[in-house]
Amino acid sequence: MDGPVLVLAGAGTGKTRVLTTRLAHLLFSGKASPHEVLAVTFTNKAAREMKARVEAVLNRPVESLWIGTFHSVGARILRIHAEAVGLKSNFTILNSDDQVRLLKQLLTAAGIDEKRWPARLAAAVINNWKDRGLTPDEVAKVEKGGGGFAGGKAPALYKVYQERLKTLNAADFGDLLLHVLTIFKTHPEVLAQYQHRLRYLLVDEYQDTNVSQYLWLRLLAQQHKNICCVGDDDQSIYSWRGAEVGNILRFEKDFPGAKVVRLEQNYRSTPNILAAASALIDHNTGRLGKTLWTDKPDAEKVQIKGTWDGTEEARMVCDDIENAHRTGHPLSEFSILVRASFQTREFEERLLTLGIPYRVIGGLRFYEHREIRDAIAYLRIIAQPDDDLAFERIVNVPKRGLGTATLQTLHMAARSAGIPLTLAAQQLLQTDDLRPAARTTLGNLMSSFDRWRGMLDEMPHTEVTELMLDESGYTGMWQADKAPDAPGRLENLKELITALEAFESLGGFLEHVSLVMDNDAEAGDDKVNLMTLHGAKGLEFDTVFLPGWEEELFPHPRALDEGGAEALEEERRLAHVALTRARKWVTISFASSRRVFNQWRSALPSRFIDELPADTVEFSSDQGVFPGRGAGGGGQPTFSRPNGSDLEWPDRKTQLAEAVRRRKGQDFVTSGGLIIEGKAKRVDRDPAEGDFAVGDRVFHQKFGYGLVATVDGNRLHIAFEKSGPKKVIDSFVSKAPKS
DNA sequence: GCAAGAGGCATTTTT
DNA sequence: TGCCTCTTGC
Repeated sequence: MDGPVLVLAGAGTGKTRVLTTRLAHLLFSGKASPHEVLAVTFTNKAAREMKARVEAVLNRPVESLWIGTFHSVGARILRIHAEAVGLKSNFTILNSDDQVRLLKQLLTAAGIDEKRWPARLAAAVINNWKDRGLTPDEVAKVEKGGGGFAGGKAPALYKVYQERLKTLNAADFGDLLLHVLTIFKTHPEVLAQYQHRLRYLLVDEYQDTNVSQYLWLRLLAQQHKNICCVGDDDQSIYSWRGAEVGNILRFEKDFPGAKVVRLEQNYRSTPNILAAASALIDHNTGRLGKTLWTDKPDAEKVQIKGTWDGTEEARMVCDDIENAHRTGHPLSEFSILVRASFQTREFEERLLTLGIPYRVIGGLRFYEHREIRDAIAYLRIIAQPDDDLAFERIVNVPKRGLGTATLQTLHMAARSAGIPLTLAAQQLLQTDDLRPAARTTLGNLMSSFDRWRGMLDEMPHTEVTELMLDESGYTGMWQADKAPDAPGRLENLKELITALEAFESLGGFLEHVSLVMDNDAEAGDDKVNLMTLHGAKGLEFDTVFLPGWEEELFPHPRALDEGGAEALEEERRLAHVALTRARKWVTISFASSRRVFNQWRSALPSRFIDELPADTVEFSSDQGVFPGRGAGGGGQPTFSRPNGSDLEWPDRKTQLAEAVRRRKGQDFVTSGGLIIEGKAKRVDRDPAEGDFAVGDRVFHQKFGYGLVATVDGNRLHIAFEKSGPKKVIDSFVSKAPKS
């Protein structure tokens, strides 16, 4: 059990079991007591599960055991030593939304054009530095060009941002790690204390740790060197968030004498699924290399289905689910995994129509509803008066006449004195800089805050919350609202109170809200699971549907633009993760045209489909999807491959080449006009729109406005006003008003 | 100060 | 399509 260990565990090889068993054994054998062990996981859910499993094995609760995400553990340590980095221990944890809003203010203050350099991007740049463990000072040393943001202003912005966070007594996600790292570096005695205490470290999903997490672990493990990391380089899918596969690759170097264990027997999937997944990932270079095997009996092949469009695809998937459900398969054993979250919509619509219950994991989360965030802002204010972002959010919600003018005065006062808004408000109230009406209202609000804050000592926090929401007029605001969703919001507020009950203190609750964003309250219900591929990590289902395997969607063009060949490999790992989620059945699908932003665009099957071995898959497709040469619907589906030969739809190579060319031309959004030649099907335009006639004025997403010159079936000759005459398939234009 | 309407814009993945 | 921001008119 002692010494550094790296467990390379392929998908479905039972890596969680390894960790829990090891953990349980450590405790059971008495090698370590619960508080001497730290187990870090990637998600809160994984942490909860691991804890539950350990408790089940030991048959007793283990309260003092440290299991959590890097962020929650970081938060815990940081609360204890907050002063060391200039924070108070009740600091607020900002979510990415708060972060962006704050940066927006700073950008405006710095005179940086927010249109050109969006706050979102600034946040990404800063987060990236934090992921790499770089403080503002270190960034100044490392980044000569300043990261290219706003002509090199990013490092300065980063510095200002950090100072601002300090004033606000707040920390963002990155800080939870970075600050702790700083404390470890600057306060050796603190580090020593943790090094000494934590005799065993266990790390899950090691392939997804970023530099700052890595540095963290390395520091903590120095004393006892009992670190056990479990990971799979083939499942590294978070490089965009700063994860470094390199961490796993250099483990042996960092921890001399490390034992490396490979787990290669897969207990989850059927041989076909496994073979498909393995062949796919084999296209990647620079792997540590594992050969997954299974002794499960052979079963059905991986289904690959082509459909005409996204709607059809959703129908196919959901109908399949409905049928299988009728034959006794529980809904919770189905999952639909998509590349990007917006893709869930079509499936949701279809499932709603069929009346099949579903849940979107990682979708719109409870704590992201407006009314919940408002309510939480109130709570944040009374928990931590310096929280300007919370203050701004609700200072005029419900409307109480404190508009932009008042707020501006407040801001100026706060900024010139370098103090939080609430403090500035107190001071302003002593002057007559504010209009009398505003002054009274603001004064009332401020004393209300004080009053509610005082109540926290006298009554349960749930009651304070209820009282506060009533007295502030917040509940009343929604009661008076006649919008159809208002009752639902009131319901949510009630649910919030219920959620609060589970916590001892307001502070504990707020911590939970900021760190535990997942909602699996209803995880037990029998529902179809809908989520992104990233969200599916660590999960498994009997049946997995993988829609949208198309070029321009998966692999995702954005990823390729940013990361090139490496990103393609990461996309491929994502595909590998996707396939290996399934125990028994996988259906991959693609649509030949898809509506994106209300605009039709045709698509090609993903290159990843090409990479699946022919003998592990089975094709079928709608009539006319990828027909033979030429438009007009003449060909027959070449997509079914009766004898399992290699894929050979006509011009596949040219089509792919074309797709690549288009991408290089930075042209992909308006791909419409270019590759429609091979496409026969008319996309369903609004039937009421009718057919086009000569002389109609039409609009094309790429070519602009034009007049129809001739009509030949679905092919139109159009004289475009800007782009000249062109031949276009009618589905790519819409009728436009006469000029 | 506020509400409604118009216009512009974007959409990868998340602790 | 739907969200967010800006403008306009009261």
